[in-house]
Amino acid sequence: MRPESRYRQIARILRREIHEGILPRGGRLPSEKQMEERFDASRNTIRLALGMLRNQGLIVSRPGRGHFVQDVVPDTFHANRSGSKGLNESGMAGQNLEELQLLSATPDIASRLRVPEGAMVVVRRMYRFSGEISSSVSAAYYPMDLVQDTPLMLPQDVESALAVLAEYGQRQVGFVDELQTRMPGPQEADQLELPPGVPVLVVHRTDLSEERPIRLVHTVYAGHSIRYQYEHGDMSAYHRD
Amino acid sequence: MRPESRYRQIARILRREIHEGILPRGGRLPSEKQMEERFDASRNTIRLALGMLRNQGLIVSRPGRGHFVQDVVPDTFHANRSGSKGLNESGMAGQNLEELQLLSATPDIASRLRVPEGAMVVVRRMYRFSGEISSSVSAAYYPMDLVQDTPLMLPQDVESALAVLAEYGQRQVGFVDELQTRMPGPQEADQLELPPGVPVLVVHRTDLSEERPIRLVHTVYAGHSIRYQYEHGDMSAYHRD
DNA sequence: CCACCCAACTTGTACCAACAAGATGAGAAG
DNA sequence: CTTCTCATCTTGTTGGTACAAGTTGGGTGG
Repeated sequence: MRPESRYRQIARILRREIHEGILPRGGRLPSEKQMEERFDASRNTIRLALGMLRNQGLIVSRPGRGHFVQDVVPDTFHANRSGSKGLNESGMAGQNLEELQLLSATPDIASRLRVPEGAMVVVRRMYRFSGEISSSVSAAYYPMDLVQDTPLMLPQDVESALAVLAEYGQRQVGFVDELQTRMPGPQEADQLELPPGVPVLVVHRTDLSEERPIRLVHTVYAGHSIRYQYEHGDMSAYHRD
Repeated sequence: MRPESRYRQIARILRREIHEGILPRGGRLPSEKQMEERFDASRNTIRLALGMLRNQGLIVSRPGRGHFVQDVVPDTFHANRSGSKGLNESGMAGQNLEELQLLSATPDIASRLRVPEGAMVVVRRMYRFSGEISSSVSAAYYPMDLVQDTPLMLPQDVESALAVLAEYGQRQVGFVDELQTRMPGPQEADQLELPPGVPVLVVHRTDLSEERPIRLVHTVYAGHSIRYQYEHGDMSAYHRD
């Protein structure tokens, strides 16, 4: 049995102090130099410990300022209330169309939309924000033949894309969600302004009419600011107070 | 505009080689000494780059062996097929009862089960594995008054807990799932044998009868080995081939 | 032929030094 | 009083060294 390494000990101690509230959320940790003395370890070792906590999403580090206890409370996303909207609370929420694009379906997109590989699809990229921070980026893929001659071909926001599709004869009657989690790539970390140690929640939603898939939405959420909620069956006992 | 730091450059180069398949999945990276020469950087800098990739879940490191490209393909969990089972494929899957315990409800558990804070609840902890690796750990919480005098009070596996509850008058008619992602704590990383850089998917499922919540299941999945799938509404267009 | 040991490789931990760069507040200058 | 500068504190980056510990394969000795 080998002893726990020094930096892991230090990380464990700090982790405990965070969980117990000795170091309050949003509060600043002692500087690295102060910790050198407190733990009688070199700065490198201290930084190894802090790096662990950072990669566990417990602290964020700001150059020149210090290390701070992470302090983000997640919003709840209600997956099966009202097809398009969802984020609640926290004023200043909204979403914007970022870009409209045409491309030919990759194997993954094609299989989900049930169109031939290489078929043309319309992509509408958007980002959603709540308050200051953007909380998700998403892309919606439509089979070209469905959206031809609809407002969805125009580079402007639409009230409800599903309502538009319904007007043109394809009403959404169900969906399949596929959820996955992983660490963000550098590009995603940048877009979502994610500090190290925060994973992303990836959601693939396939919207369906009675006949066929009509839309694929690929959304990447910042993991520390989202709770995804699903309801199934008879919920009366839950919402009763 | 400040230049990209050396170790980030190196990480970016290696990341690209991994994504392009130049470094195949499961394959071994050059040793740190070799990379020192290739990138003309100190071992410290190389290790910073490798640490980044490790914390992004792209590589795993084995002392004495080397650094390897991560190679795990996720299973799909079908959330609303058959109440209890779910994991498919990959032979040797199963689950075992780990521990049975009585405790008084914490505020969080109490509010989800709609019981008074401090009320007694029965906890059944279990782990699920597929093949060699354990893929999730979970704990099911039952209000004490529901499971008294049922097999769920006994420390042995039961075929279907929901079937037992139905026998005793509380049939499940719906559920609420709440999904969340975060980095694992050290204890979770240990139980699930998670390498650094792999987040967990946390699912709180509240099962409901027509009258009240009858069970709360808290499950922690290894993020790199799980896809959570959810279906809603009319799915015929999706399963039609 | 087999078992053991050890040299040589690997990554992990820990230390030191130095400089860069972001942030802040005190104090000088207007 | 207001504004600017700068000393000083902070974290970030990069270099170095040394030793510990896990792994492997070859060679030695039985």
